[in-house]
Amino acid sequence: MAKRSGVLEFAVLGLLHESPMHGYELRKRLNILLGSLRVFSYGSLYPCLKELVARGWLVEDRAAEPQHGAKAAPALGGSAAASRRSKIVYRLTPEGEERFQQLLSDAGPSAWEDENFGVHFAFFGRTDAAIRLRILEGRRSRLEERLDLFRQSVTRTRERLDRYTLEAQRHGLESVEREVRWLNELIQTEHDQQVGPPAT
Amino acid sequence: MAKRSGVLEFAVLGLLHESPMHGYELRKRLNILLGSLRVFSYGSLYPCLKELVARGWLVEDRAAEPQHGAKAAPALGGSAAASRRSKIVYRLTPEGEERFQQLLSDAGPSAWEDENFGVHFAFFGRTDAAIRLRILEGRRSRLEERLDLFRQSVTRTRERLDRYTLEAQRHGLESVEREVRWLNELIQTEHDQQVGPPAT
DNA sequence: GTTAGCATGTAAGGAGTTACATGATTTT
DNA sequence: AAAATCATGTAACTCCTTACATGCTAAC
Repeated sequence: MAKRSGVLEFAVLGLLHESPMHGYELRKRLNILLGSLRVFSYGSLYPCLKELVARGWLVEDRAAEPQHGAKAAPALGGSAAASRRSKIVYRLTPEGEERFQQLLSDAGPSAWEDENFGVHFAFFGRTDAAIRLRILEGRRSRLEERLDLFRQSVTRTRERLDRYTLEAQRHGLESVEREVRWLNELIQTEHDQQVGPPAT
Repeated sequence: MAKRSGVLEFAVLGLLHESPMHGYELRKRLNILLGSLRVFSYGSLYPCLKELVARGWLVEDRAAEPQHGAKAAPALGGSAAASRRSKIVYRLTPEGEERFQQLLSDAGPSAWEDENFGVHFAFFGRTDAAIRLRILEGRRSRLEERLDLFRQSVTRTRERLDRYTLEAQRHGLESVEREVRWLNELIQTEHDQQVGPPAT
């Protein structure tokens, strides 16, 4: 039964919201979408798909037609080369669509945690502007809290800690600072767009 | 039973290798050591400690003495303020020490995977120079592979992909490139030290 | 005398991975 | 006809989290 909430579910709904797909292809697109943030194996994808079907958010199209002589359209691997064999194509139901919209509109704390921020961001193109802003700002505060904690612990523990531990901390700190600057730029851009993009 | 291998075990052994400690303090030091890479809860720490004891790598010192009027040495929270109450102090056995050395000398692929690299690096101060170099170089190749895959998928999928997906990919790519540069510096430093630190 | 922080634990479960098992189709 | 790659799946297991339960002690 396993809840299967979280990243994988969201990402699957989002990709199928673009267009129906079968599992194998879905996995590849998933790993492009989340670019190295996360790599999912089939062992988690297929059970997840089954459960999303069980919940009524997806339906399976078992295209059982081109089984014997289906060399008709090799179609050079482009975007619409989908009809090759009896594979299971999944697509969103209206309930699935609704669920995806609901996930998109979630601007609660979980949306800016490490595990989830990436997926939410990946679907910002389909996210309401106000929600986008809240998530970006939430993420920024989250990182700033982390910076504070970090600096506290540095001033408290200094002295000991060898070269490498210090180096790791320095690099970690800079990574977080860098992400904060990135978020600042994104937030600025969002504001600029709210005021109005180059009219006239 | 649960194997409890991996990061937590390694980090616990390493910290207790420095000095004996009880669980609560261990967790704090753990979260400083791994600085935001990872936060462990008590729900994983205590069971882990128990299992390390069961394997003979740790022993518990149940200091059952200062129970009633032990206000003797408040000792201003410094490094040696350890004797407050009947808490369980864990320390490494010779077998635990051996196990830690074994983990330190592991320069196999798992040492440079995302999950493990951080801990290995944190203990570089007690790691053999040759091992350090192999791990750093392994990590760098790992990241370079990732960059290649990434660039391939970019040239293959271009066109579609909205602003935000592209932005996420760009930021991700830059993060990885930045880590590669960091590794290059570290590797350079290691080489310089092998040749000989500022003698005279 | 009550909150806040120190300190230790357990049960249930979530979110995945690994390794395995299978078979169709395309490429060489 | 062999090898590669596409495609789908399952069982067992890992490693960790959440929520709960408990009690001590220091500070206000």
